[in-house]
Amino acid sequence: MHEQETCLAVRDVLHRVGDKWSVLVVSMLSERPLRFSELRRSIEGISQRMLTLTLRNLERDGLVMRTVTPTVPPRVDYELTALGRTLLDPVLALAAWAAGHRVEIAHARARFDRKDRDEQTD
Amino acid sequence: MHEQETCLAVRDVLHRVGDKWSVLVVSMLSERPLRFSELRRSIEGISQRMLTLTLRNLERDGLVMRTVTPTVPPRVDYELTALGRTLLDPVLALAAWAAGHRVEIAHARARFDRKDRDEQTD
DNA sequence: CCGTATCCGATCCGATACTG
DNA sequence: CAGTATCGGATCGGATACGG
Repeated sequence: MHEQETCLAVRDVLHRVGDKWSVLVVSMLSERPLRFSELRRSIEGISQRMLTLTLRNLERDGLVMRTVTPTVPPRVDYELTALGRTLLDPVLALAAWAAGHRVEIAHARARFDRKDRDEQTD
Repeated sequence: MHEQETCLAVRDVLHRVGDKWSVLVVSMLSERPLRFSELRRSIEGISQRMLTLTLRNLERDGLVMRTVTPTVPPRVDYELTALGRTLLDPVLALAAWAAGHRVEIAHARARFDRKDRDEQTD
């Protein structure tokens, strides 16, 4: 597991998964293909720029397929590839872990920050 | 799954998991508790600063426990908490996915970049 | 409708130097 | 040995404006 090449590949994927919007986009596309504007509307707070960049990166990694219909106005659909769908399982497992432990984590943070402040006031 | 609070908690955890060293540190601690200097030596390329920050964040989230033995020179041990150990399963699943698909991803990237370049040269 | 370009602040992370 | 402080480059991501 800790050989150079594999380790870098793992870090790479974790880094993509850790960025602000990727997982949210993938999870939106997990139900059905969506147009650019549908994604934009369904993801609260994402900017046009970041949606474009996120989709481009996912497409580059082979996780998302982009289909242009050259009508006027243009129409662009995005959907998960087979590879993209295989990512769903492990990512959702991690998301479930996060959801299941968020209260515990919040408490740990509160404890830590409180102790931190108390040590300042010595 | 997409209610505000849960969604932010998930993003938060993914962001931690996506940072450069956290998962590596957790995976090192999964075998046995380690001293600061042991971690430093066993993780190729990490700086003292980043090891400290990474451990501090993991401790704050309740994933790692820090134990100081006030000898001279001081000795500080780190180990996974019960919560930290529960994180291992989903993270290793994701790492396994990354390891298992790294070739496929590399090919997707090569294809994408090639196509990209070709379209520039029109 | 979809995408690109530019600017700009925020954050990440490495290098280095210094303390108990 | 373990940790902190400071600096500077690289990258991230939001706002805005513009183009096909």
